[in-house]
Amino acid sequence: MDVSGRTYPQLSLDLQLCFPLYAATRAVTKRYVTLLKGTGLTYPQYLVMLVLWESEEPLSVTSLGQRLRLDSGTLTPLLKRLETAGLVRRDRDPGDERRVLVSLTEAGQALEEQVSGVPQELGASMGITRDEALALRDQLTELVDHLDTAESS
Amino acid sequence: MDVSGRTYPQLSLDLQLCFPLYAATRAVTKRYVTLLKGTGLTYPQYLVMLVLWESEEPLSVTSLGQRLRLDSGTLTPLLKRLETAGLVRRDRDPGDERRVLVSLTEAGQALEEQVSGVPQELGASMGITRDEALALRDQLTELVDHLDTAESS
DNA sequence: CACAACTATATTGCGCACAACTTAATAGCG
DNA sequence: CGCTATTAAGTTGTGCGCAATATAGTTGTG
Repeated sequence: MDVSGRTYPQLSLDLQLCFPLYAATRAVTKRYVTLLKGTGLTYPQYLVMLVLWESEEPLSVTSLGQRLRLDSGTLTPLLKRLETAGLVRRDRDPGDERRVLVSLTEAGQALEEQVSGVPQELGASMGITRDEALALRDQLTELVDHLDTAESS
Repeated sequence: MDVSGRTYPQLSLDLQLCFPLYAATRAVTKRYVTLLKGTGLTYPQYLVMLVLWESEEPLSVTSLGQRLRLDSGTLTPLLKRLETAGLVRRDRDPGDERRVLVSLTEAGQALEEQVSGVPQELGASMGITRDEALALRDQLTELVDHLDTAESS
C-alpha cells in the first residue's frame, strides 16, 4: 500500500488495527456457522450456552449480560429463541419477580457434548498454535479493558 | 476461572480466543460511536469512507465489497444512507450499466480532514504502543487469511 | 405505611451482516 | 445474430447489538 502521496496517511485502511479486528471477528463468526451447523445455534447463542454450561445454577439475564457484555435488548429476544428451540427455560425468580432465571433443559445440557469438539476445530482453522492463541487472547482482553476505561472517562 | 471439575474444560469462555475477539470488536465499535459523533457516520460507514478517500477514482460496489469483505446486501443500503447524507454519489457506469460507481461529493471529501485525528485518538484509548498495534494487526490479518482458506476447503 | 429512587427485564427502532433470491446487463459461444 | 451463462447490484428475511424508553417489582427513607 503506497501511502506516500496522501494528505492523511494515518487514515489508510491497511495501517489501522481496527479493520483486521473487525474482519477477523466476522471471519470467525462465519466459521462458526459451519461448525455449529447441526446444532441450530448461532454464534451469539453458542456463547450464551457456553456461559450456562459453565454455571452450576440458573443465571439471571443481567448475570449473563455481565459475562458476555450484552444488554437485555440483545439477550431477551435471543433467549426467547433458545427457549423456543427447547434448549433453555426462562422462569421468573420467585424471590424477586423482576428477575428472570435462565436454566438449561435436558436438551440444552445434552448439546454440550455435541459441540465439545468445536473449539479445537476452530483452533485448527485459525492456523495458530495454542500458545499464540492464548497470547492473542490476553492482548485482546487487555485492549477491551483499556477501551472500557477510555469510554467511561 | 476454575475449570478443573468440568467434563469439557475446552468450552470455558475464558480459555477461548473467540470471545475476547468478539468483545474487542464491539468495544472498538462503541468507542468509534463517540469519536465519530459529529460526523454522523457509523463505524461501517467510516470504513467505506476510508476506502473512498484512499482511492483516486470512483469505485464500484463490488470493489468496495472486496476491500471490506462485505457484499451488496450490506453495502447497497449503507451507500444509500451515505448518499442521503450527501457524502457520496451513486451513478451507473455508462460503460457497463450493471455497475454502480460510488464517488465522493465535496462534502464527502471535506469530511476527511474532520476525522483525521480519529486513528490517533482510538490508539490512545487502546492503551498499546504503535508497534504493538501493528503486530496485533499482522496477527489478525494472518488469522483472517487462514480462516478464509479453511472456510473454502 | 407512603412514596420516591432504584433495579430488572422487555420493547422499539435503527443499522448492520449475510444467506438466498431477483432483476438487469453483459459476455461468450455456436 | 441468438441464446445461454455469467456478472453486478438490489431485495428480502433473519438475527444480532445497542440506545432509548417503558413497565413492573423492590428498596430505602421519612
